[in-house]
Amino acid sequence: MNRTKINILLKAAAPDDNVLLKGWVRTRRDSKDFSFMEINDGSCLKNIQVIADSDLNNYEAVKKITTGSAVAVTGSLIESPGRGQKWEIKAQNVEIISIAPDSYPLQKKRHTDEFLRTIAHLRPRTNKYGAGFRIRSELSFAIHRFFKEKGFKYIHSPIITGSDCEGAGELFRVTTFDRGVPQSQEKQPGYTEDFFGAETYLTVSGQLAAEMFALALGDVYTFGPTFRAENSNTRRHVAEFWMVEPEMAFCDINGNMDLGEEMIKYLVACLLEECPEDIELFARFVDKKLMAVLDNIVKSDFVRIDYAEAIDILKKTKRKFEFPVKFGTDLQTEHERFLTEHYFKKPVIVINYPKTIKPFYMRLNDDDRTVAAMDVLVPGIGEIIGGSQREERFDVLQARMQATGVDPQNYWWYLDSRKYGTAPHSGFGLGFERLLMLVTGISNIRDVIPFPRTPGNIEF
RNA sequence: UCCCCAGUAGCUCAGUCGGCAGAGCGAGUGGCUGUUAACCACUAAGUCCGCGGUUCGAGUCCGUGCUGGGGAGCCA
Repeated sequence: MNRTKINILLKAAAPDDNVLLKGWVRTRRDSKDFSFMEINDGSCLKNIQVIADSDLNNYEAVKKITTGSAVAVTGSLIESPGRGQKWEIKAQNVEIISIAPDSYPLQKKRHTDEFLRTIAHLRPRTNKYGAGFRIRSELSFAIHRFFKEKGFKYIHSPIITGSDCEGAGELFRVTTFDRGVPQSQEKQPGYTEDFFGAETYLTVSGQLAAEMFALALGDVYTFGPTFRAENSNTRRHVAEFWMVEPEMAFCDINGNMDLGEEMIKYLVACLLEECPEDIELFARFVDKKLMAVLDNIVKSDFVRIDYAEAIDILKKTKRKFEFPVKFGTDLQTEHERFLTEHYFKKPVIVINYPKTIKPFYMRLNDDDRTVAAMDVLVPGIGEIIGGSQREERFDVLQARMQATGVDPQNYWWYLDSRKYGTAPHSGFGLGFERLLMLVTGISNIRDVIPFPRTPGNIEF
């Protein structure tokens, strides 16, 4: 007999006198002539209650089953006479697969996130983290579904790279040398003797690769791991995270904003539809305002304003900011959050930033002082999407590279795309973990990634 | 990297003015019970984060290091 997963059992329409379930014991309570066991197999948030009668031939062993133990139960799915659940299992046989010793760290009570981080290998067995990682899985598939429905092609951009892409953040070096790159007498790095014969890093973005493929396949996206060696220590940063990066040919900044807004709404609506129980756990125990936030995202139109307008709003408000507001400086976290959380109280897309604070590949506007950049800001998180229309004009791009200290020779292949059949195109990057934080209300990014990598932390 | 806060039983925490190390939960044992993070009783469980200092005496005060959290910067 094949095992039936608990999410299927709990959705049963009728009793079934012959089922097999396998899972882990969340709690066990003894009664006079039988024992109650709550079993969870990870297929859904809910446990199923098993009644183990004292006439089971191994009842003495069953009474020693502990929290965390693995069991296989054959029996009947019957309507529960007790309150609190519709269905339960009357066991005919309880096979004890393994007993968890009393050192099992997960107790039948709430633990702090900080403690659970120290047992990251066990935390998916808790309700909250199980729900979080089921949502992570659903959200991944929803992203692929969204792009597939819109006719995008999925591109696997390289993880090992020879270019530092947009010069975003510190890079992790990749080498086969035992102790890093050897230095010769003249202090010249010996990269030529290394595996690739050149300096090599872990990627910080798949954007440049995606651009090349957008100019061939039309609409494409990447969805994969990226790496930053920044010594960032905040609840919003990790060294290894996943990014979604769509790139569209023949698309300007407006089409880019449309896609970003449509995508976020689609993904939130999907989760509300497909993971209502898991989302509800977060709405009840993690963030009381979660449902209102998600509802707001799905129903309201995102505000679209110019960077210059944003600066005006920030200057006019009575609110005091730690950092001064003036045209030409980037918006600080406090500014972004003021705009989206207090002023507009919904997602905001800010466009047309000064060129001086944005990278070379963003398209120069006609005013010659701003670029067609866009940031999507959401309540609670701040910036969740950063993107732009790309500079498709060869001469302008080359000039912008030189102006920002990027050597065009290192990007000859990127410039080639502007030489041969160049066309307007746009794209953006969305931090997958930040999106997860938004939809779950989880406030620390380390809690939405299975084994988070942060400075000084690589235990698991 | 900078600023602020914290570190006491397996977990969550209290510990007053510097004077015998505590509670709840969890665990173990026993009892009771169609129970719902059950309930009742008993038992075990401590490098008070490390190092140094002040003091007759330090969980408590001082210095320093480490770890964790929050905020900032960098960014997604």
